[in-house]
Amino acid sequence: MTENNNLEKLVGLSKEKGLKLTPQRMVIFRILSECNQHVTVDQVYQKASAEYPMLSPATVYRNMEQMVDAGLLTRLDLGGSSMRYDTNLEEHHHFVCTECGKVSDLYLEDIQYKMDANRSQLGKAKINSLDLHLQGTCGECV
Amino acid sequence: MTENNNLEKLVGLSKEKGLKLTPQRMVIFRILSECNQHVTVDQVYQKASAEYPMLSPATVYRNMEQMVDAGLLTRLDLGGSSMRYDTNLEEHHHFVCTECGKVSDLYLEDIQYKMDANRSQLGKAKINSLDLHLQGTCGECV
DNA sequence: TGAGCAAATGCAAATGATTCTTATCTAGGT
DNA sequence: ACCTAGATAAGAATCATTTGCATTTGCTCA
Ligand SMILES: [Mn+2]
Ligand SMILES: [Mn+2]
Ligand SMILES: [Zn+2]
Ligand SMILES: [Zn+2]
Repeated sequence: MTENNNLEKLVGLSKEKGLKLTPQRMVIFRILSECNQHVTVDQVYQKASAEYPMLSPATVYRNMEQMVDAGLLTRLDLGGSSMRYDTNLEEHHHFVCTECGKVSDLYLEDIQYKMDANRSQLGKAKINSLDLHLQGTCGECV
Repeated sequence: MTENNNLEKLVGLSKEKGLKLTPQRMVIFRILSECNQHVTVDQVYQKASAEYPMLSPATVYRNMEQMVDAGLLTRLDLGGSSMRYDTNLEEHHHFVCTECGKVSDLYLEDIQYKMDANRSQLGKAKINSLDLHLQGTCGECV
């Protein structure tokens, strides 16, 4: 299944990056490959510590950051109180439901182009990242 | 001048909203009408406490939030460590320079329209706020 | 004008996410 | 089996923001 592939991919990539395969890292990897995308550190920590009680939150924080550095995850600032991490590495944007908190992916191919048209306002500034914060009520919460 | 107009407007509106004209509130109003937009609470607190030394940070936090509730300010989450507050109430977006931290306003009239075209992905979800998060290097930092 | 009351304030302690410190441990190579 | 760089647990530290509470103060109305 997809989960196993994801897990194997994570293990493989982490080996490449020189990350040691510690049991706590394995638990985190597995949780990530089973979880939905857009998790918070705390969500991962809760699940992981259930099966590995002596796990420290700092370890999860550290591991998630390392994975971002290694390119296995993307860090998302969706405006909430805590950061989220995305296993979907494709270029995309997000919609956050203010009722239930659900995060939906959005693929907006022409936003970049649209921006270019308005770039004049920025003079010689160079845009490095463009990301859209959409909030509202999702289909189930309407 | 513009500053005085802004100050008068703030005083007038706050009266309408039933906010008492305390000296600390007056200082905060004046600072806001003189400062550039996109200030942090701390920036306001620094300036304000210079002329009103017994001022408490909590008071500034509370006042800024009240002004947001009263529609005199907009709260901006620009991704930095602290919130920013905008005295510009027009619909607009922001570009943040990652070098110097400068925040520039951007007016993108057709983003909304462009979004509508892509709304299909969201099903019956209702978008309440759309805001664009742009980062890069500003004209002076290139 | 002044009493009364809700609103506002200052202070300090609480919060919550994240990071840092430090002593201890261990995975993986030799 | 042994060594060592890297990893961990535990908890202290940080930092922005919020909150509880005792006290003060604008403002309204008699
Ligand atoms: Mn995503
Ligand atoms: Mn602005
Ligand atoms: Zn929802
Ligand atoms: Zn700059």
